[in-house]
Amino acid sequence: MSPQHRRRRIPDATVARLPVYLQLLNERMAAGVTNLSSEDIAALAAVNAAKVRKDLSYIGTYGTRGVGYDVEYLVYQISRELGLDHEWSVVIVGAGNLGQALGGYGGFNVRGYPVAGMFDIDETKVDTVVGGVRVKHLDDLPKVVAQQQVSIGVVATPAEAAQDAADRLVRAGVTSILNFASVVLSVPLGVTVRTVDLGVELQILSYHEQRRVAAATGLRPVADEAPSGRSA
Amino acid sequence: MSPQHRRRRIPDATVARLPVYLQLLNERMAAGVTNLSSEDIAALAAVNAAKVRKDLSYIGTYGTRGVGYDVEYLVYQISRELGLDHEWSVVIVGAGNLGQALGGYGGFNVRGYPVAGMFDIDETKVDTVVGGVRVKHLDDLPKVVAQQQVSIGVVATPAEAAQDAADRLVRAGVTSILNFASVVLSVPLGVTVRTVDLGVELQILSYHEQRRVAAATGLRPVADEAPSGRSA
DNA sequence: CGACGCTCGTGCGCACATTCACAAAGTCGT
DNA sequence: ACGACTTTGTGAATGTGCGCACGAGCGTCG
Ligand SMILES: NC(=O)c1ccc[n+]([C@@H]2O[C@H](COP(=O)([O-])OP(=O)(O)OC[C@H]3O[C@@H](n4cnc5c(N)ncnc54)[C@H](O)[C@@H]3O)[C@@H](O)[C@H]2O)c1
Ligand SMILES: NC(=O)c1ccc[n+]([C@@H]2O[C@H](COP(=O)([O-])OP(=O)(O)OC[C@H]3O[C@@H](n4cnc5c(N)ncnc54)[C@H](O)[C@@H]3O)[C@@H](O)[C@H]2O)c1
Repeated sequence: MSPQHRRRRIPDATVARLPVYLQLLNERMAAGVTNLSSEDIAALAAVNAAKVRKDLSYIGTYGTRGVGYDVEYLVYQISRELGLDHEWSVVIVGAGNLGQALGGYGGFNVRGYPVAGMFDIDETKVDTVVGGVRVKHLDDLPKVVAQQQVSIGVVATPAEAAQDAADRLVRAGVTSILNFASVVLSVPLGVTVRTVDLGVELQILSYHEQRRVAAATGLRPVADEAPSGRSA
Repeated sequence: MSPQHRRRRIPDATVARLPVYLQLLNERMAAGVTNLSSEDIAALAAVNAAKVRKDLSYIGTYGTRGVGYDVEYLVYQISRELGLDHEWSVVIVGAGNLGQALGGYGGFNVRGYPVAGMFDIDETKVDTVVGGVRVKHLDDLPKVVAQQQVSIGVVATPAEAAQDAADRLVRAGVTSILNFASVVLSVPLGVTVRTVDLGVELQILSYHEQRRVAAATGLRPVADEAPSGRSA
């Protein structure tokens, strides 16, 4: 493909860690810390220091040898790289149990993802107010997405309705979807989907629990550790 | 019980996909399907067919050449491998916005993770009933964990309290933690932590959105697609 | 009952990710 | 101004995961 000036592509694994660094840098900054070494950051993020340096090197060389990284500047650079220099409006589809928790969750606004609208098909849910946002009928989705320039949609419907919800979001113009339903969504190329499935998470945990039990039962001298989540 | 089957270590990437296969196999089984090829499963899971076969090969050779996989048998085998042949009680720490949504969520019981207790420090939350479970004071955590053989804990407290909650869970004997707070938890070796951070997910999405915008602006000849979540 | 077609299981090479290890580049004290 | 010390940035080594491609086995049909 295009050889040279192709914008340094940041590896997926790194993209997934940058928000974690950002979070903890913000936290330290709030605590008055102005400088941190890769070693410090690594300790806080429970990862290898070399990994931290390599990750940060993808977005530029903002460290100072012998000193470390200026926290404020680094926060700025990571934020910019993640596209946090402006707000991204989101819409939430499904105003049930989870949808209401999400709508009432302050974190969206704080982090720069204002909730532009919540949608449901259940008439009893429509026009209720959740977290200061009035629930609208799903049919109003296209209008809101267009008017408010929404590019991120959250799917919080039952699994059976999730694909329909995703289809509507895509049709309305949304190009990123955060899906909480236990289904694999099918979307056209060019649309990014991330699924957060509680059941999957629990099953991954119970897999490890099960191994642990098997090991303890003395069947095998298993000794490995630190799987997918973080340990320390 | 555990078969004499020499238990190889299953790659993390595979462990993370098995629950997805399981979910969709259950769904197809409910629809009356008795047999599926790796190609079929791959289409449903939006992954490569060879990957499906390799994943399944880690848990045994349960397919039939020329035919495919018997859905029911495969469901049984995956379930066994994930430790779903018995129930895993969970406790939820933090009965706020999210904790209540989780407590009221039927999915826990359905999937074999009965909620053995919900805990909070806020006296106004204690003794309220969420999803049929009475919220108890955090001080009662050790007793419940011990009595009900709980090995999985869910952290749904504010970020500031999450480390404390994790410490208490670990001290009580919990060895797997599902963390919803935006912090990197520090736990002793031998304890598995998985963090689900809404902010991280949104930031990963906005990173991709941002690239997309940059690409559209014609500044860079970016052409790649299908990042970390699933597309199709 | 043998040939054929289908699909599994897996060896192999490639790409991506992680970690090590060290020169380069800075700071700090004298 | 210089040497001792610290910490970055990155090549190279190692580890992990992915997907092609193909042999092996099973079922079917003539
Ligand atoms: N509640 C939780 O704590 C929790 C946790 C993890 C995952 N989830 C998942 O999140 C999803 C929602 O869970 P919930 O507990 O909020 O369920 P819920 O039944 O309480 O809410 C679902 C809402 O979606 C609405 N809905 C149904 N079909 C729709 C459609 N086609 N378009 C728009 N809205 C529609 C319903 O009217 C309802 O208000 C489920 O897939 C569930 O598995 C929930
Ligand atoms: N609400 C959401 O939709 C949502 C979504 C994603 C992530 N989260 C995260 O989940 C966590 C909880 O969010 P929330 O909206 O439920 O907050 P919340 O404030 O509604 O609830 C927090 C609860 O934790 C309790 N608590 C505080 N300190 C505690 C302690 N030391 N031990 C036990 N309980 C304690 C509080 O009394 C309160 O009931 C936060 O970290 C948040 O970032 C929430």
